[in-house]
Amino acid sequence: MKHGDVATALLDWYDGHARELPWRVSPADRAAGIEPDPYRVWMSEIMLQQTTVAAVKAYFLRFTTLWPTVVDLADAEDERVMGEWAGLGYYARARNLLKCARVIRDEFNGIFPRTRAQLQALPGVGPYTSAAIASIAFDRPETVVDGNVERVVSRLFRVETPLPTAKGALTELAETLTPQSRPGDYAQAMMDLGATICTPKSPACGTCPLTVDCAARRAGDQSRFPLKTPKKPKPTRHGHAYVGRTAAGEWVLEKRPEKGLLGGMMGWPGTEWQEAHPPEPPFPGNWQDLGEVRHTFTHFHLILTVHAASHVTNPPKTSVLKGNNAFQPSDLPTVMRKAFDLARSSLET
DNA sequence: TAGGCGTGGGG
DNA sequence: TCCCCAAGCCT
Repeated sequence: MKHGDVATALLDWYDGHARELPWRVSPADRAAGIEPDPYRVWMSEIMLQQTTVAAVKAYFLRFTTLWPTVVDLADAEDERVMGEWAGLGYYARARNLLKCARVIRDEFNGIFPRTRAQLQALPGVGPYTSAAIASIAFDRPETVVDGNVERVVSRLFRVETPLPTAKGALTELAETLTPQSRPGDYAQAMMDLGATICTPKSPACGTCPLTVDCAARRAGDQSRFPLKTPKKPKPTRHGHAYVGRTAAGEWVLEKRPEKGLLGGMMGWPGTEWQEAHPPEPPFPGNWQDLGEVRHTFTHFHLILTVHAASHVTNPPKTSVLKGNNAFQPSDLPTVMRKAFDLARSSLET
């Protein structure tokens, strides 16, 4: 295989098939000299970590409208940003987003650094994201390796080693393909190819610009790749949540600890999520058992029994009481919003 | 280094 | 219904 031909074929394909995305400068615009805004590239890459394009679009537009520059974001209040992130998942990303914005403001004069090493030193920016920003925003010849690239390269070279062991080898193979010309467009082309043609199941090899280069396609077993080591089964945990209001109509919430699951987000008081489930209400009230909510996290299934009370007394001092005006269900992580949705009919006035 | 860390959509 | 997974990072 002539590696230079792969990059050329992929870039030619990208010029005619690039997806239009809110954070993207099209290949035509880039050829005309328009450069991407590093802030928007960074924002999109953080949001896209382990998250689908469809889910990210609305959040990206909302964030960049509310905070058009990195300094605007750095000046925002933590709770406001966490509330806007609610529903997108992986909340450590939002905490690191704010940390990073403040580093850029305070240590870099509001200007994103351009080298991969400097970028990777920023909070929430790892090997993939640093390469993505360096290549896409600054057109530096860095090699991005995400799930798409792993799949494309493992098929091109028919790599028999399973992931995650194969990560290093796949990275080296990917580096041999990265061109010196148009590396930013090339990185985005690889990910578009993986997202639209070289998909996990039934890839569209008939319309792929790299078919003649693809070893797996030649062998006819492209759907076997990438190989993956089997995953461990997810345990099921149980818990109880208590959606209560005071006589004055205030919702009794709590702010979760900064670290760990749903860190820094608002939620309902309740038990630990474990095997044991002795349902002792955290404070007095006319509690009613409303049934179950089911939710699956990355590493466990949760069955949450939801209780509601319209008149609670003596909520703990650590509670956060919010009147109807201040309480926004959209600020809650999804599992907490599910509990609210189950309780709302019996609690709204 | 392997496990923790969300969510919603598709097959 | 269930499993897979989607532009990973941190510890």
